[in-house]
Amino acid sequence: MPVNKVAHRRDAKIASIVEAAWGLARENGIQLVSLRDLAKEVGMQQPSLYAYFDSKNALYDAMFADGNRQLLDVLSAIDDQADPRATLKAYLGAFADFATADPARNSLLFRRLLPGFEPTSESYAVAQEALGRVVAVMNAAGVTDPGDIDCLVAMTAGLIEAQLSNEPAGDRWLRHLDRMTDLLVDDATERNHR
Amino acid sequence: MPVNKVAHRRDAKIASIVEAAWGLARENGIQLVSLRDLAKEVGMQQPSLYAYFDSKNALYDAMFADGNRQLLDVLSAIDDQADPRATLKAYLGAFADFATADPARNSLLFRRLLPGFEPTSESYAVAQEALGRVVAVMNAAGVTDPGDIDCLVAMTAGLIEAQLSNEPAGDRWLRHLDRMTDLLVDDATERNHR
DNA sequence: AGAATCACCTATCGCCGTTAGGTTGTCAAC
DNA sequence: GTTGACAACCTAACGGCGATAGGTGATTCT
Repeated sequence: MPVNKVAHRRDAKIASIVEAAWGLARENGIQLVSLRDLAKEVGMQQPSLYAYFDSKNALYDAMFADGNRQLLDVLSAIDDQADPRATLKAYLGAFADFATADPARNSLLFRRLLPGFEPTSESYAVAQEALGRVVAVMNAAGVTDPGDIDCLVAMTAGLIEAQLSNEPAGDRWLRHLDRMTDLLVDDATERNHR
Repeated sequence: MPVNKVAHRRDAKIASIVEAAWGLARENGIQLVSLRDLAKEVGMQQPSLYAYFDSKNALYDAMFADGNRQLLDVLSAIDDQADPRATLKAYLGAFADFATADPARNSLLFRRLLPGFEPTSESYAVAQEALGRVVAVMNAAGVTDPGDIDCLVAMTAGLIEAQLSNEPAGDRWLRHLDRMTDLLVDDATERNHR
């Protein structure tokens, strides 16, 4: 039980750095977090960060995994309803609300980052697990075609951006997403009945 | 008529620099164009570029205006058809094809650029004019709500990304855009008949 | 012919991510 | 209780970036 004490302290430090990075990203946008600013925020010199992250991309990767883990928690808290269609809408709504909470989170989740950012396989797995939940619910509702899935995801992204920019069109967007969901689910249902 | 000769040469130079910048962007992505590389491409030292552009953002601005001007040409070449709905679809398809032609063009048109890029009012006006054409066609088809317009634009963006990443889902996307267009036009028609 | 200005140049700045290499404090092993 | 390993920092510096300062010949205008 007394797991390595040193390693535990290190993990806590890493977590606090990632949290600080999220704080800066929330204020300045994900792309504008400089390692020197981040170091100042956590009270160390900038090169010292390299004791915890091999590169700036590795830091982004940690943020990416962290954000997706939070998303996963949110999705896990949703109770599946009897109607798969209603469940799907609940998932998409929760996803949108999560990403709307701050623009940095949105751009990170959608990997609108510095050029060249590629998640490591571990953090990618977390993202895949989160996305997988949504896809599973889509599948349950009968939506299986990759193009259909992409479409719903992209429309959710559109909804998020509308909400983020406080457009009055936000409500309208929600309705469009709703209708597209119905359209695809109906399509699938019809296809299966034949 | 003999417009200033010096000014003309200067404009030609600016145009050639913008063209070279597009070339590099096409190869490396819009964000990875460094002024030093660009200068090498056009055969001068990097600071010399500042004789033509006040900043890197000003260069992006010129590219932005240039791209939108080309888009405008493409849109202008479309013959309006009798059915406003068909015309709208032709416009959206042409828009998608234009942006699909290269990723740099896509990210520039949608302003997925370096943080802080804001078009000047002049280049913004060009963009507005291009977008205005599309909006006008939408309006002619009865689609007037900003949320509806955003939705169609965003779905077109989704189609473009699917096409750019060569997803097999591209065809499916086209169909979704088609159906959403029908949905919105039908809605509008119905609304107007009441 | 002389003045203005254009079209470049070199040198340098400050910021960025990154690397090298040193110093101090903690902590387990003998 | 000393010793040695290693964690957790530090300072100094590198190369590349966008941007600025200031200079120099060639071209153009008067």
